[in-house]
Amino acid sequence: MNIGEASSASGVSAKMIRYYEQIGLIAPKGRTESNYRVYGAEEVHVLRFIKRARSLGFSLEETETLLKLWQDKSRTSASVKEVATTHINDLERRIAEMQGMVKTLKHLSHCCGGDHRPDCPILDDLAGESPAKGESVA
Amino acid sequence: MNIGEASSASGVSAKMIRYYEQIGLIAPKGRTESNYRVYGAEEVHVLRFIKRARSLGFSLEETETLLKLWQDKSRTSASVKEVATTHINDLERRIAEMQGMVKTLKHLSHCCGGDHRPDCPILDDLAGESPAKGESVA
DNA sequence: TGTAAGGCTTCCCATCATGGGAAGGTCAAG
DNA sequence: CTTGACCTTCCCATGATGGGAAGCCTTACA
Repeated sequence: MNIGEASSASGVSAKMIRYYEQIGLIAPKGRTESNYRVYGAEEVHVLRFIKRARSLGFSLEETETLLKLWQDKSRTSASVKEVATTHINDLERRIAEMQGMVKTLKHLSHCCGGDHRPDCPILDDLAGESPAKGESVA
Repeated sequence: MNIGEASSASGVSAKMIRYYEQIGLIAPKGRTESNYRVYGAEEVHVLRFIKRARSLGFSLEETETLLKLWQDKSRTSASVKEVATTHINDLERRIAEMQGMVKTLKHLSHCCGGDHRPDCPILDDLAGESPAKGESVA
């Protein structure tokens, strides 16, 4: 299987497959005489694993950890769960951060006429004037 | 005021102040004979504006737009509100995306023993096996 | 069998916002 | 006058991805 076929089979772009190889995540089974990368079902499975992990927001570093755990038959499920839990906490922290921004922005937007006049509480807040009555969350 | 003082006064690092200058966001009032950047209260105000906009999640490009609107006394509040609304929608989309990840991850974590055994629904999901009973959101 | 299209290779560059650090000039205090 | 703290510019790194060029290879078709 060429890199193009491995790409369609896994949903990972050829560009990314080469990059993952470069950072040591996944190597092709070998090369043809003409230096083409060759992949098998095994490699495609790994690529799908990576893709799924990425879609759940894991970084490539975390994905590498998970990949190693997956391939280590003597892992403990506790070690996997720990990676997941840390990631969940990270996501929740970032969600809370963004929700704070949304809350502030919605308040400011609500207070903004949104008409032809120049007066704008949003700009006033950014400029540090009339600090939106304690609604400045972020 | 030197860049260091402008930095403490605004909360923006000297490194970033120089970068903002490079991309055309904010220029120093001038330079001393020895080529040091010189800032005044006006510039610090702009830096604070930028910092506040960044803390609300606006990109530097959006921040530039807001900055121009702020300085344009003939702007309409509608134009400002539009920038804010677009950003709110963007934030909410990203929040929803991450919440989907969290939902899936929590389900998988809940199903994972987290003990000394190797069996792990989290890895199974990533590997594409036992697709977590329709909980695969992301 | 020749050729054209398309796939593969490597290499470099860009993104976005930020920080690190080196090499060298400047200023202020002791 | 020296020392330390500041400033200058320049280059590099991050994380994950895409774009594109130059050149080789393969396949399909005439």
